[in-house]
Amino acid sequence: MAYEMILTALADPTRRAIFEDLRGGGRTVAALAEGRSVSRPAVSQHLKVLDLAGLVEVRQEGRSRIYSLRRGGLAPLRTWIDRMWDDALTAYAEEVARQTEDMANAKPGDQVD
Amino acid sequence: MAYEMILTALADPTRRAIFEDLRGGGRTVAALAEGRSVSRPAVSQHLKVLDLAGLVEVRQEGRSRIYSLRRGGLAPLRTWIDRMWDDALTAYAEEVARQTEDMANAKPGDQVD
DNA sequence: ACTTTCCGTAAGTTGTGACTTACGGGTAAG
DNA sequence: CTTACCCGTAAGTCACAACTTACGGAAAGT
Repeated sequence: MAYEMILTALADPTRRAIFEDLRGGGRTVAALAEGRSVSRPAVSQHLKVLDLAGLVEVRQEGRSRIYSLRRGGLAPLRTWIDRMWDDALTAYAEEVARQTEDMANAKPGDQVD
Repeated sequence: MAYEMILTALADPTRRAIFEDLRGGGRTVAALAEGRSVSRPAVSQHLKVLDLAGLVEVRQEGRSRIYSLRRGGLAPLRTWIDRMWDDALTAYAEEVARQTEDMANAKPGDQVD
């Protein structure tokens, strides 16, 4: 239920750039918007999506809100990838098994490449 | 250059469902389309995107094309996640260091929570 | 040769989401 | 209290991508 939102959130280039900018540490919305080609409200909307996906967290500090990476935010995505990886290996092994089985059932002397 | 395409490819629910279906082993386009709520050409277009992202591979077999998961296709995404993970830890450690430094510079007896 | 099957692509439609500007609510400063 | 700053949200615009149907090519069957 969570990795879908993460994938959707990280698919957009602007949003991904914002996310990657936060590697440098917590930043304000204005700081994230400056130097970028989009308006500040756009950045605010992107941050909302990243927040709902559990990728960032907010900390109020005076009149400015500091956004920073949320620890373990990418964990659900990583788990999904690992499971896909394992299943892919299993599927591949089964396919090999099927092929060798076919070869065993084949009459000796049949053409093989 | 590669993980961006992977994220874009996996963001779409239909395309992700097709990708996950391939965990069971190689399938034809018609087999992937049946039971789904989209037409066969739509599935074909999705498979093209997945192919460009390096996530699947095709094997011609008679008049049907068998699509299957490409081994290591998710590797670039996993690498990117790991790097983000490490950078997040570094950023967090630096932030903690900054805070403890501030506390050391503060006058003894200052309010702390 | 004709038909059927399996598929990719072209062309056109439509919903969605990434933007914009406008506005209003808080908080610090004067 | 007024001003200035930082920010979220509402409303509206617009491009794009996810679909559809229609078509054509390529391989196998009759």
